[in-house]
Amino acid sequence: MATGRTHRPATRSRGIPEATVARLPLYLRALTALSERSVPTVSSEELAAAAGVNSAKLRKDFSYLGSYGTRGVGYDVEYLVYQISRELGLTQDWPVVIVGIGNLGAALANYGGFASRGFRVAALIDADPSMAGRPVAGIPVQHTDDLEAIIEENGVSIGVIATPAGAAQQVCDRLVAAGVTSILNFAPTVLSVPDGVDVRKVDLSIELQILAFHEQRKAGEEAPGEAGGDITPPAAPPAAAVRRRGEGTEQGPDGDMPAVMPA
Amino acid sequence: MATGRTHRPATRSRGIPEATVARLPLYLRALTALSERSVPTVSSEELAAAAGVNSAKLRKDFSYLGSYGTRGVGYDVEYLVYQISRELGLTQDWPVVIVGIGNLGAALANYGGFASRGFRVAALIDADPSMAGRPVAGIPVQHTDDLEAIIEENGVSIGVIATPAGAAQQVCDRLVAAGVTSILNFAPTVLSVPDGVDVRKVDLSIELQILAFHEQRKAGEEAPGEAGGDITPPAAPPAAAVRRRGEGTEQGPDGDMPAVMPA
DNA sequence: GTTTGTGAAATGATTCACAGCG
DNA sequence: CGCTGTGAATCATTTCACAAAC
Repeated sequence: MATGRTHRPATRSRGIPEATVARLPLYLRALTALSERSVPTVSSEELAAAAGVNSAKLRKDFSYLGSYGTRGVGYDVEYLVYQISRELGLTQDWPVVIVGIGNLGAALANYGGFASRGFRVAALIDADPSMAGRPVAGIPVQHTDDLEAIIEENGVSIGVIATPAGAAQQVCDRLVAAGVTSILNFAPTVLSVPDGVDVRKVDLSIELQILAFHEQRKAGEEAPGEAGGDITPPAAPPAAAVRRRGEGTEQGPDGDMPAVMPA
Repeated sequence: MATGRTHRPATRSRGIPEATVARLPLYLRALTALSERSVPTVSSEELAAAAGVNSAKLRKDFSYLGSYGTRGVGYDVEYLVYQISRELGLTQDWPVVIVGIGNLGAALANYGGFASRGFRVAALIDADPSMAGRPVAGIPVQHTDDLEAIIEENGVSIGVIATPAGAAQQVCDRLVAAGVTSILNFAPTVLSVPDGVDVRKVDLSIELQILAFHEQRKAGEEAPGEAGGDITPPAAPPAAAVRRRGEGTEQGPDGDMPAVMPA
């Protein structure tokens, strides 16, 4: 998932699969809810349902962490909350900075889900001098000029980039130079970072595009909600003819694909 | 990635792998940038670099769409933009509604990346009556009471949920009942939906947690930035002893894991 | 010569199914 | 009994490496 470099099996790694790591927060959320309702134990079946996965996967995931369940009974909720939190590093306090306090940055600053896990918004940073000092979510915005000092003073190793795309790489470079080694990128750009720095990206429009793909499939080939497509004009094909894979055998049912674009 | 149900190979499917679909928007973004700079062709190598993947993967991905390149030359940028857009369904106009106009909802409404692809924010909906009529991103907010009518009038099939967690399932149910078949969920809850409805989720705190996991690994076992962990008290272990997988052979270097929790 | 397109191999993730433990 | 933990089987994805096309 890291954007730029190779990314060894999992940063040195004792070997928890990435796919499992990505689900641990899900389990943790479900467990926290159970914990609040004072439920003492859960079966893999129940917990899996609450987390939206199937129970075999959940059990296999937990097996990478160790044997924390009791056969015939299930898992001790409190204990598992602790184990997963520890595995994810949430028993520590992680100061984060958010750079770019526009709509999205402000939303992030206000987002309750951070504080409730081990994250603390240590600073908000924006390039606009007129924002400096203005409080957002109770935290005064600071100017980009002080970025390096802020990182250092607060011992920040995780940075969130919520700037426009154009500024993202530059901000990223400064964060990295100042010592940040994990970046959550909301700007729609590919960031390049040196080895050892992790980048995860959240791209709102990408998620919608994936939905649109599936939506289109569902709809067969009818118009979705509004006027049919006249958006991009077909564009000239290259010299070569356009083929399709899979000769005569086993082809999809719907006869879409107009074979060759009209020049 | 859909949250609730089984999800056949890929909704009826002519067979583009999910992993490939998830990368198409990335390629599209890179191609759009090239197009704006009037670059006529790209090699798989160049495009892969711009999209942050490796070239073998990119070529394999494109091979699922058809043969759109020219050997010895590369890909025609405009043509490929069109083909990918079409494959993703972006040559159509997709009206979307955003429900929950808090900080995040407002950020989404203002997000430029939607309109530039085939998405159009058809309506903003919020449960707070005092927001009704107030324009956000130039679009007047409407009240939840009218949700069904709005969906129907606009032929909306994609909904974005940006409400608090507690309201999400209820909003989801109403969206689905009104005809929405794709949902992008920003609320930190597992939504359950009937078969045939796709859900994708974006959870800001989950991404941070995954970063924290890797960050912890990098740091060895030193304190990260601030005070060390005294957050969750260890919690009682269940009856059983705690094992670890992998007997004597091949074990990770760092001797963490205090074997058994102090009761 | 260059660069695509793709079988085949390698790796990774999920699911099955059941032995073993409480 | 019920439920976990996990090898083995299956399925998906990535990578390799090279023949075919320009």
